[in-house]
Amino acid sequence: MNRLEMTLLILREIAITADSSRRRLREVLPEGLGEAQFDVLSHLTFTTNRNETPSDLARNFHVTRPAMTQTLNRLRAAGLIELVPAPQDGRVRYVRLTAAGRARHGEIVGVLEADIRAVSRRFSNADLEGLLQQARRFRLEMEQTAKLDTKEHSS
Amino acid sequence: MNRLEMTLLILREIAITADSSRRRLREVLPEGLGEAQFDVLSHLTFTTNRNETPSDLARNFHVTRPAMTQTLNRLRAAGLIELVPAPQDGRVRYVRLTAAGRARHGEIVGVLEADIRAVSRRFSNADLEGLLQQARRFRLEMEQTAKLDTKEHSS
DNA sequence: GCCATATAGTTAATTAACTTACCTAACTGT
DNA sequence: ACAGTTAGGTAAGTTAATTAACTATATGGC
Repeated sequence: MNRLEMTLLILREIAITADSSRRRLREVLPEGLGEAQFDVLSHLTFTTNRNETPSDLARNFHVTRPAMTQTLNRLRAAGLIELVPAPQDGRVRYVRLTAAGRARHGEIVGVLEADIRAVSRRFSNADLEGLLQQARRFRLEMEQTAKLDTKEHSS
Repeated sequence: MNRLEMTLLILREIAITADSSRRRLREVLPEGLGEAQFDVLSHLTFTTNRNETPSDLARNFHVTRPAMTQTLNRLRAAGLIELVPAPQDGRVRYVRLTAAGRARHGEIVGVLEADIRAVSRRFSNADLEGLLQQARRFRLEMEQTAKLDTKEHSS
């Protein structure tokens, strides 16, 4: 088996795993909270930057600004985030988690934690460290390649 | 960093990588051919079983049968697959790639191959083997856990 | 042989999460 | 001061899913 074939198989495993965890998330999400919204909630929970704008989030998630507008609208309608005006720049709004948003995220993560813990128990500390390191390296190389492609595309 | 945290980070890397490769696929797909359709095309290309039914495919991809009907309809409208009646059972149809379907898939994979090769070049043979093995193991443990959850759910 | 039930496939309506095209308001550099 | 850029949003359309309900065929027990 050559390197190309192995890389293809790695990508397949990654796709299946991502899909599987996505499916599990969907089972757990409460009525009215979509995946995209949960992703933003997670990001806001784990991010220390209090001054992220809708545009920042759109870039971060690789979606267009209207897509992020829609996601944020739903989160705001549910009372899980709020948009506060930026003092220096009249165009900009900062996205802030509300207490309800933080709580809601915590509930969902609480349910998922049991599953993740069950998986983690099957692996040694060293195996997890190795997999994390290699997976991260693989991801970075992918993104690097994608970046080159994008530049080619724009030329 | 404990095992739970590492597992979370691994899942994050996997999600980002899958998303990244998905995005690249979308760039490459020709007008009128969607992701779901490409996935089915790939499956049919790499599968030796000539007698797969729409239901089989729906199960395999973890989607409902109507979802698969829609995907197959589009592929059939594009002339990339055909549905042939099963001789023994008047209800079932077998899904078959057409020559055009095989060709179309080949073109797309041809474009993607350059990218995958670029990534694969950054890794040693041993690293790829290690990553593949660990990623597969991780996936299998995930699916096992998901299966247990499903059983709990149905009780 | 006949019926209850299950299975394969489909149709119709709805939804989430995107996209592109376009618009307005506000900032910025020369 | 005004041309161009940036932040944000609206409108309309697409893809890939879902659930509910329907038709047609097969099958197992009596």
